Amino acid sequence: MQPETLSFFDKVYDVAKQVPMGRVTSYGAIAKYLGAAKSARMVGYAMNGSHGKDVPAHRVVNRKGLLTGKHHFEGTNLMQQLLENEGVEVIENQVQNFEKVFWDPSKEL
DNA sequence: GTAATGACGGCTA
DNA sequence: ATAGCCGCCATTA
Repeated sequence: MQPETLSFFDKVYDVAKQVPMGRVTSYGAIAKYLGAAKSARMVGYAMNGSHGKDVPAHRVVNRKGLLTGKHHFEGTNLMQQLLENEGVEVIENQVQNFEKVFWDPSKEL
């Protein structure tokens, strides 16, 4: 795996790692922070490579606060389990108080 | 080399 | 306000 895309991926990982516990961010927020607001897909794709890294992908959800990527985790409710473990209330793959736990890198960072 | 997909988001009808 | 379509960048088939 050559670090060709590491530039883009690295940024995603960097932001994802900086996400505080009990907070969640959206792909679009990270993408926008990276300067690729229209490339939110890449952010999610980058998370694919985050598997096995120190990147809390479970803290990254879509703009609706829905755990769209929970299907990519090991278990069925592992992502939800992790979020609840951090204090994030999640019901039916839906983050409750999403705007409260929402962490915007462009503002907070 | 071309086509389709993907952990999304924004725009248009 | 709601629904549907298109676009982005990279990877894979």
